[in-house]
Amino acid sequence: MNLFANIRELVVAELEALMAEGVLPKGLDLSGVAVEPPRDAGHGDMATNAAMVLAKPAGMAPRAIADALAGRLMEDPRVAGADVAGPGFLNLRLEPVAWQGLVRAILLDGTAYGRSQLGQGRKVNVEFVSANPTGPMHVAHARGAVVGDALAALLSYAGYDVTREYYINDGGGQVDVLARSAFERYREANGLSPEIAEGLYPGDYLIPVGMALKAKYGTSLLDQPESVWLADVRTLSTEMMMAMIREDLAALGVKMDVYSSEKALYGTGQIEAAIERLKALGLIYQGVLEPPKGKAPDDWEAREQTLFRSTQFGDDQDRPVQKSDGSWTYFAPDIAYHYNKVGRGFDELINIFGADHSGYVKRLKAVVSALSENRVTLDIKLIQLVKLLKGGQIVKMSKRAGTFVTLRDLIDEVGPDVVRFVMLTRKNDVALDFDFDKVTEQSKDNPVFYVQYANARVNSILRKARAEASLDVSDAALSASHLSHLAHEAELGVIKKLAEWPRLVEIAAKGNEPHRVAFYLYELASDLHGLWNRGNDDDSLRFLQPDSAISTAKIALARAVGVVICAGLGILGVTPVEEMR
RNA sequence: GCACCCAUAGCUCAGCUGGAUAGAGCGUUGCCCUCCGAAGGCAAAGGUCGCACGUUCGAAUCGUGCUGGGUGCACCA
Repeated sequence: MNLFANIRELVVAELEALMAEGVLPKGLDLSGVAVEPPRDAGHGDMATNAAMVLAKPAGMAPRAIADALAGRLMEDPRVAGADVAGPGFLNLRLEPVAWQGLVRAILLDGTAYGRSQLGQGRKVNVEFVSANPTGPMHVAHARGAVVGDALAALLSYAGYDVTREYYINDGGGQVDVLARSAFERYREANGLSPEIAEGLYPGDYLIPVGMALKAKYGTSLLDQPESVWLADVRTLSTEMMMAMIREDLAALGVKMDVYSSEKALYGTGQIEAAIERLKALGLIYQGVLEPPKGKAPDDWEAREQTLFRSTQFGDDQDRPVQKSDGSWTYFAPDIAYHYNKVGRGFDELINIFGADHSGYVKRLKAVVSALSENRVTLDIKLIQLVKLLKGGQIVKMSKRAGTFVTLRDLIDEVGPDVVRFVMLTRKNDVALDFDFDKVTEQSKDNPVFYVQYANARVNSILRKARAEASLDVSDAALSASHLSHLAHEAELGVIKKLAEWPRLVEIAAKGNEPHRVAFYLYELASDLHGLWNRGNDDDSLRFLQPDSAISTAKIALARAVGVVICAGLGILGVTPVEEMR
């Protein structure tokens, strides 16, 4: 149930009736008519811009339209008032019974309250993390992982058919470097001293790989040239790295539906087919790129390469798909991979990338739009950096100095719930400060705690009601309570916030912006805490009352808040705790 | 040099895809606990939404041009 959508339907129906009666000209486009919460609560419960958007096409004064509409809306039992205000807004006030009915609806729907048909089952692929399989995940990956996972959950809640996907970059030079690094650890496992040259991965996490290599190959590879062992060592190393990454993801509560391998694209003809397709569209040609402007590298030389015409899509320059020696660049398998996704029938593709991939956006969008003949949209969310703060100091991270913080370190220190929630308290395109001191603090400054605490309070009310008053607080019993007892403006205010939830889900899903859910939950928690605190001064606003009928109604409201918080935390992937310790 | 992102209260940030008097937390100031739901609560002050034009009934939001900050820019993925 979406109260705003319901009232919008009412408004549209009345506008259509006015057209049928000839009060308004026929055939007006009503798609711009919106019913929204007013910014200022003093203006009523809902506002519609109908009169203003229709004034011009109807050739009428906004006021005349608003007056006619107001008269008709007043006949609906849910509508208590309809006032024309400002430049032509129609402000609606709803009868308390409309709000009280919403509490019942929430209790009956459970966490499905707020689910939307917005997506209409359209197939969406969310590709995220896609960290190179050369080491454990670190904090830079964590934000992308959380945002991608929450976005996937949000879209699923909003009625899309969602696939979570990880693209394994196991086809390029970096996995050869991995293999060479692992080989040194293999030598080490056999009692030789490893020579970890500049450019190899020095991390300890490769020691188990060296031991595994020894277990599998014994000493047989030691005196062999690289050409003999490289492929085998690479395969085993990437498998072990991916196993580690999967564990890291699992620790964060992220579960992928599909892992796609770059390497698996080679030798299948998929790359060639994708390039052929682009060639048929006239987007591939042999050519020489201009030297880069601004900075002039000394070693620049003209090279004839196979190029993709991405300038045709607004990119600064065309992009090579083949190196001068004829082998593929990293871009080529990426083209094939996206062609593959298009071929799997997705209607929308979403990629979650680190901000350092910003230069990659235009060419990928170009590829998807060309390969799908504009059928499929690609939205790329760039995730800005996370700055770690500890004791007011920036935690400096450097792979070379070995001081980078792994995702696992982060989870071990503050727990997955805190990591997930905090990573969602910013828009993706804004840098995020992750302050260890703040996020573990139990106070109002800490949004994680604040939202969790609201849910814990709801559960505490339920526990008390059961234990001390022996009330039946099942959702069925609560939904059958006399909700007319919820008449105070403070209580109705909380219900109004609950009414915004389905609307918020749709707004967040339309913009692929899961952070909106986190902010909404904070506001809802704040409203619940506010109502709770008013119980300090005004006994009649306490949730537990001497009269069990009144008590049940108030508990129903608290429970409805708990339901929505659980629904929201479910999208964010954060555990709703029942009790604060 | 080019591209992308950011700029809103002293600080950290929201802001419903163009709506009415721009919001929250922190900080500041002032009130409120012998007891009852204070790991707190109530209230106040605090703004040229970086600047300038433009689009229209209406702009923090859209467009153009600036200014300042970040990131990335030829066979690395």
